[in-house]
Amino acid sequence: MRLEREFYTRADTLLVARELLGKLLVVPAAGGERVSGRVVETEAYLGAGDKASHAFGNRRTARTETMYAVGGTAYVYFVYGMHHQFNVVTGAEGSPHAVLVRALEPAEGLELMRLRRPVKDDRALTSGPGKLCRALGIDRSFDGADLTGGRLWLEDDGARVRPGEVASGPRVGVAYAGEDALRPWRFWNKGNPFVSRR
DNA sequence: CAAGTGATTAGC
DNA sequence: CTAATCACTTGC
Repeated sequence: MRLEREFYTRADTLLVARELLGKLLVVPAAGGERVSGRVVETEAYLGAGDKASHAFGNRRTARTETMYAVGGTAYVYFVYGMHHQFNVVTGAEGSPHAVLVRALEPAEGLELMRLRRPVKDDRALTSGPGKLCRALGIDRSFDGADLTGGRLWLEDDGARVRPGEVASGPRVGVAYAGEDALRPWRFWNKGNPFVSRR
């Protein structure tokens, strides 16, 4: 079942980041074929008060504008000249919180993923934020897309992640964020081989 | 370990 | 306008 607006608009972004683990991210291919992966790693970005967030201090620019949209909107941006990053906007409209999806366990459409990302080992297919965007075909044309609409979405297929299987720790690549760099706002499935390596 | 790549941003 | 930076990946 597709996640609905109410899942995303809750005020507790850390809770949404944890509950996103185990959900299926689905991006249908041009032919309609389902290409999907199960979320195994996320990071929460807590808006205006979070030094690591693009929206720190309520910064509003052309890029960050999407973060101010209502929960359940896709925030996709481009970094390092070659990689896209897929985020889920959370909370109410005007509150720039978001959750970065850092890694997936491939579920459907593996052949297409291997075509888009020729790697020796399937573990390298979606085990990183840039990798999974490439494998699922997510680019900036998805920025601002409605996750309760039709181009891409997250769904609950009944799989459950027990609290004991969830680990948390500092976020990756945010050393510039001072004391916020140490906050344990990264969540992952303990022992899952598709979690990005560090 | 460092290069690569180009959008984005802050600072003139 | 210019220069620095960047929520990364890959290959040496």
